[in-house]
Amino acid sequence: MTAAETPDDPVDARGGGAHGEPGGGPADVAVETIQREMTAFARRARASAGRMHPELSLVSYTLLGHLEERDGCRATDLAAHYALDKSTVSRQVSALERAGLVERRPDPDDQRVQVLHLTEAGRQILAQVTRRRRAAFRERLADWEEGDLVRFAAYLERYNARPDTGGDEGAG
Amino acid sequence: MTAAETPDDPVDARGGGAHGEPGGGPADVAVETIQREMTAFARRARASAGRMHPELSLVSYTLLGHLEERDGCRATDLAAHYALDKSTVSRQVSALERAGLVERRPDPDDQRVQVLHLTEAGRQILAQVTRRRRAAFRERLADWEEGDLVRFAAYLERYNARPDTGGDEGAG
DNA sequence: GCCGGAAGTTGTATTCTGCAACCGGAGCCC
DNA sequence: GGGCTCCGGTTGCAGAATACAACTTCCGGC
Repeated sequence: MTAAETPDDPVDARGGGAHGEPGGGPADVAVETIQREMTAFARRARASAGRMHPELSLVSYTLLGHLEERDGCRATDLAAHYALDKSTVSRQVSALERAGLVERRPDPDDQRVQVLHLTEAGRQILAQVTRRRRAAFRERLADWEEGDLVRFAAYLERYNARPDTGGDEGAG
Repeated sequence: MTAAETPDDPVDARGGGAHGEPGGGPADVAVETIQREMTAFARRARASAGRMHPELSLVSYTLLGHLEERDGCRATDLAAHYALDKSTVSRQVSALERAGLVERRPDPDDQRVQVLHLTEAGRQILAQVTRRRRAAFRERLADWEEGDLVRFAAYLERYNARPDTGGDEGAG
């Protein structure tokens, strides 16, 4: 699934059998490639994440990152943003709270809501894991030109910018 | 985590606290963004995959795709390629075989090996799911210019082209 | 022929996740 | 105020995905 395995035409490389009909313009080819590569990426992602920082699951890391980014938010926001069930988020947050990485603050405007915030410990763990992850990425992207990095980042942002339509957009 | 939420500087936007040290050049910023967006993407990927084609999990879909691409391969190859434990692959393959989507053929050269192949049913299911996924991607990327699609696809291929370093490259 | 290694399978435990039911507060209409 | 509905969150329950380790069978080298 990885480019290394099908460095040639991303559409026809798949053997045609099941993948024959995508028109054929450059845009079609590109879309096909994007869907395939995003899928490949997503598949491998989780596999290696656990090995690198077992102390913080991928989900936990992501949630903590979100909390830092937003400087606190509600559990429901997290659920909606990551297309997770609210119960899943609830449990994750409980675990993070037990671990002392996040704290819940009541929302003065709405008694139902609890605003989640990183604790200092959470901030430190997050920073540590982030350093490690960033180092891995940096190494992987070491031979890229700056211009390509910037453009790639922009495309990813643009792709991810769209809200969850309920379909498979994230879709990998 | 999505661009829509932090359209500004991806490094400093995170609040500084835990993310202060990445130099600051455009390349650093881009790497930070890529790691963040890839992570976000991967997180959402699995979430939506199940909703789109419940009959074929993301892993199964990927494995089938690999089989079609390679026109058959060993279970061990799948495990190594996707950084999955061989036991996991074994069970996945068992399920796919029970479902009639793949078949095992003994390797004449090595009795230990079983070469996995798609069945016609497997090919059809794969084609169907692929169509659906492709449609979703196409819709999501509908308003992109052709040039951007092509460049984005190229970047993804380049990123994924690297072999698994054992780190967290897939990362998200 | 014997031993180490590779391919797969199976037992066991863990983790993640979703769905459904439920609780309590908020908002709204009468 | 009373009642209805919606929303944020929690908990019970069940299923799926995985990893790790022990075991079986087969291949190769010595």
